[in-house]
Parts: sequence; structure tokens; C-alpha cells
Amino acid sequence: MSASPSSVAEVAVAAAAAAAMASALPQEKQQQQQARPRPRPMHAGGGGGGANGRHHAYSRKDKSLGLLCSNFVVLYNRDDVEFIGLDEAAKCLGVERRRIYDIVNVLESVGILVRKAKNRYTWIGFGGVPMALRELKISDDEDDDTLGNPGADIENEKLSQTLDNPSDKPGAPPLPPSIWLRILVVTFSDHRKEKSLGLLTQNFVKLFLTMEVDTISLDEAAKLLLGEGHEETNMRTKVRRLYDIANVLSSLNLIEKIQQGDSRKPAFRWLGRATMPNTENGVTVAVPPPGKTTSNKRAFGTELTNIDIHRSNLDSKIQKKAKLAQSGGDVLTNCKLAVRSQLGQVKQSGFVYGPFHPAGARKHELDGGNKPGQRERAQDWESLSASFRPQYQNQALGDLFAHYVEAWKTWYSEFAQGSNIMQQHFGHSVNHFL
DNA sequence: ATATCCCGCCAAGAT
DNA sequence: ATCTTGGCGGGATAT
Repeated sequence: MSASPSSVAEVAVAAAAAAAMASALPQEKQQQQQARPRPRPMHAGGGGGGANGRHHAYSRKDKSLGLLCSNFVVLYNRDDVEFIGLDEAAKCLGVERRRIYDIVNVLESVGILVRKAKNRYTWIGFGGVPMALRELKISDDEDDDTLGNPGADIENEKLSQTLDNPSDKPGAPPLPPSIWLRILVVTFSDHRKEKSLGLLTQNFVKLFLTMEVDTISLDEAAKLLLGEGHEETNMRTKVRRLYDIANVLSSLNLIEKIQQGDSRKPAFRWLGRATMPNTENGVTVAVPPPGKTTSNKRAFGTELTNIDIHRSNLDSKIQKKAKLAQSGGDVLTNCKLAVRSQLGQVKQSGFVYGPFHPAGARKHELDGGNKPGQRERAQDWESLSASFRPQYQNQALGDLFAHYVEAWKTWYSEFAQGSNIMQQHFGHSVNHFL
């Protein structure tokens, strides 16, 4: 019957084939292989000859990082979730491991996750976001101006030049600069980390936290995040990564895609403003221009459509998997639960929290939003923290967690005080989503 | 044509 | 060596 476009089996086979072909290639680093196999041409299977098959046309949207992230969140943003295994996640979500890394890296960058060990993460939840952002801001202040590390490539260039000069050895052998560069890259072993998705995410977010403008296009961001040395290639790569990041941040409702101006280039707008208590007097910067924004629901509408498409796929996939992998019973149970909640009535209790509701503080929140009771909530939050505590056995982590709780309290009181329009805004979106 | 951005190769890092 | 991470960019899709 249905035959979903890409079943796990197919993926596995494709991967195997690709691996086989790859292994046939010479080990040479060369310049990057140019003849990529690309075993998966796409197409829904049944096709045959002509334009028909009015249904289930393969769409890359079904596999977008944003959608994946959404699913990831519905899967793990629950009270009883503590640890996350990457394999488990990949299996549940029906994607390859590689994609999980992408998600997890940006999630960790905004404080929703913490890496606990190899293959293992701890779920913090949206409550971790405020602190993460705060620390981001702080680190930025210390960092003086320069965001993170612009122009790393420039540096390399300079260094290679430096080395190009005969420091010693008058008759230095004409080692090609590329070799030296290689050496340098190895020497500066943190080079890899400098380009990590996680760091890039943080720097991207810093752009919003630092600058007044809360809207920025990815091109601009890329230009800012790179130094001056915007070589076409680097720019391209950077922008690609920024797309990835932007998509998951969007699905987290931390940013939203908009059409700058009227029909100008698309850009991304920061939605986490309320998180940054820029309080001069105690009054938060309540909400940006209400009327000017265009899309807001449209973006979500689009994704909702995707979710719809995805649902049936996911569903059947899970079914299949249930038979296939009898082993991880817990995992499967989790999957099913998640899917069920995704399909039908979600958390019967409520919803409403904006993007940063404390993980697991569900019912405490539902009061309709007119009773102050900040203190009460803080209390609730504390009690929640008590239930968390067992996880944090050592002092350092305990402190960290305390800090986290405090940050949350601060943020929350300010938030409740200031913009609740924002909350509506968020709540609406999130409600749509979950 | 340009904008998006998924896919998966394969090289660093860990074990 | 094997396994885990994840940079990177080709090129398919979306617009």
C-alpha cells in the first residue's frame, strides 16, 4: 500500500550503498570528491511513467530540520523525560543520526539541553533558555566588541603568510602555503570547534541580543559573523548553516521568518525579547510594533501543513518499527505516547506557556493569566527544582541549577509584569503547534 | 534564475 | 581499530 517515500530500510540500504561506493574511492583527501554517488534520486516509488500519483509526492519539507525539531520537542518536552539517547531519538523520529546532532547542538546552545555524556543528553526544557541567553549576553559584554570570532579564515591567512616568511633557515624549502595551512589547522585544534553549529548558533543569537534591530537577514548575519574576509565560498557555507540554525530556532519560536518591509528579502526576527529584561526602570520593553508584521501565522500555517503530512508517515513508521524492533520497549512506548499526543488531544491540562515555559511546570500555569501570583509560581518552580535535585549530585551542578532557578524566577517576574501580550502571542503560536 | 537547505561523505575526536 | 561527532558543500527542491 502506501509505501512511504523513504523507509528506514531504504535509508539504510542507500547508506550502505553509498558507503560501499565511497570505500571504493581512493583515500586521497584531494579536494573533496566531486562525483558524489547520490543514490537517492527521490521520486515516490510507484511512479512508473507519467504525471500521476496525486498523493504523497516526496517533499523535502517533510524532512526539514524545523519539523524535526518540533517533533523532537513534542517527544521530549514532558515531565517524565530526563535523559535522551541519540539513538533512541533518531529511531523515534525516523531520521539518521546525523540530523539529531544538528538539532541537539542548537538546542544545547540555547539551554534546552545539556550534554551529559557520549550519546546522552539531559533535557532541561524551555526554562533553560532565559539563563542561556543571559549568559550569552554576559559573555558578549566581556568579549568586548568582536562577536565570538569573526575572521578566523583571515587569521589563517595571515598566519600562513607569517609562516611563509623564512623565520629561520635561509634556504627554506618552498613548502606550499596549503601545507602550512594544514599544519596550522591541526595545531589550532580548536579550529573545528570554532566553526561548530553550536557556537555559530550562539553567535547568531548574540546578534539579536546585542544589536537593537531585532530583524536580520541571513546574508547580513553571515557577513557579520564572518570577518571581512567574505569569500564567496565561505559566505555560502555560512549561510547554509544559518539556514539550518534559523529553521530550528524558528520551530522553537525564538525567531520568526518575515518579509522585511514589503517584498524585500526574507529575514528573521527575534521573538525572545521578553527574555531579555532590559529593564531600566522595571518596565520591560513591551512588545514590538503590532501592526507592521505580516506573516506570523502564515509561517506556522505552513508548518502545520507539513506536520499533517508528516503525521501519517510517522504514524505508519512507528507501527512498522514496533514490529521491527521488539527490543527497546521503553523507547517504543515513548514514541507511541508522543505520536498519540501529537495526533490527538495534547496534554489535556493546558498549554499556553510561551516558548519558555519551565519544563514540566504544566498545570501550575493554567490560571488564565490575570492573577498575579508571581510568588506562588516561583514557589512552584522551586518545588519543581526539588524534584530535579536528585539528578544533580555534585556541588557544581547544584550551584548551576540554583542559578538556573533564580534566573528563571527573575525572568518570570519581569515577564509577567511586563508583556503579557507577548505571552498571548507566543501562547497562540505554541498552542497551534502542540 | 535565485533562494532554501537536505543528504550523506568522510575526517576529527573519543574510547 | 571502532564508534561517535559533526564540518562541509553538492546539488535537489522550493519559489
